[in-house]
Amino acid sequence: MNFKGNFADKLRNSGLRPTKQRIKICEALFDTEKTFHFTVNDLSKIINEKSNETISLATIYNTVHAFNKKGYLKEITINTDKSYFDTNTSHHHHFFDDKSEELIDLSNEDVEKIQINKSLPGKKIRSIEVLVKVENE
Amino acid sequence: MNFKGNFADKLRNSGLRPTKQRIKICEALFDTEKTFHFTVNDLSKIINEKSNETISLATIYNTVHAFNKKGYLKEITINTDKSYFDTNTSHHHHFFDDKSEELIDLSNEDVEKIQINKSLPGKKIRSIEVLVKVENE
DNA sequence: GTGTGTGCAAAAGGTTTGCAAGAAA
DNA sequence: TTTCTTGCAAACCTTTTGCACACAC
Repeated sequence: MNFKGNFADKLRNSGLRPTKQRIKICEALFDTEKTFHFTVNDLSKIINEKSNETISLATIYNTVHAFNKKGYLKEITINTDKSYFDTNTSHHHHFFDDKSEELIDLSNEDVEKIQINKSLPGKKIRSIEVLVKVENE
Repeated sequence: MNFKGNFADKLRNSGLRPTKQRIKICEALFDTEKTFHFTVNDLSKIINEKSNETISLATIYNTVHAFNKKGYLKEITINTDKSYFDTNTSHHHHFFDDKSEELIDLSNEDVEKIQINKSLPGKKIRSIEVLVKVENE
């Protein structure tokens, strides 16, 4: 899903009403060249610091979850105290530095094909996620 | 580190005073054939439900963190609302079913060697963790 | 005795919820 | 006018903290 351009239509087509708040959140998330990682709190700051029409935290949570469910955002699998989301929804992996909480993309092409030689009866694989933990040399 | 047997000595040798509470926690964690996954809250229930000498949550948190730091436990990398620990500290991976919150071991041998064709300047790799997300067929 | 460890209650931090008011369809 | 969305405050849950008391050495 290319999210640039007419956010109102895109939202409507996804079954989400294009409210002022949602469009503003879309702009913050998708109106940029680069993809990025964020927490809900980060996003709230980005949006509310440079505006006097603030959006409540609850609404940002709502919207981020809605976008995540629709696949416009992806939650990143790391165990920190908060949830990180990624505007890059393509299949890729991450480097993570615990200490600095730095999170860096690792493209799928930079990881040699992963072969899992075990299967679970009655279950199928939905995704394989690699987290490369790094530290300063 | 083989943790079975004389917990008091093992603790002392690690620089941890062998208190009644810590020994009890050791028994709950390491006095079993199988390794297992747990949250601090799980562990608290396991220990306190079948005993009238309960151990406070704070102490369990303390001890689990101490054991984790010493390498007797390993924290599992998944993004849920709580932290999961593993009494299996060998290098291995996991299957995870979001829906049921089931967490199943995936031995290192069952994953073909992972090759990362990218490096970060000034950083070195500490570990590579694979999480295979599964769902019902 | 000294230095650690424990336990309680309170606090913190992220996230969710209930509900009344508001906006989109 | 019906349904969805917002925003606030309160609630929730996991985790951390401060501090007095207790225990290991």
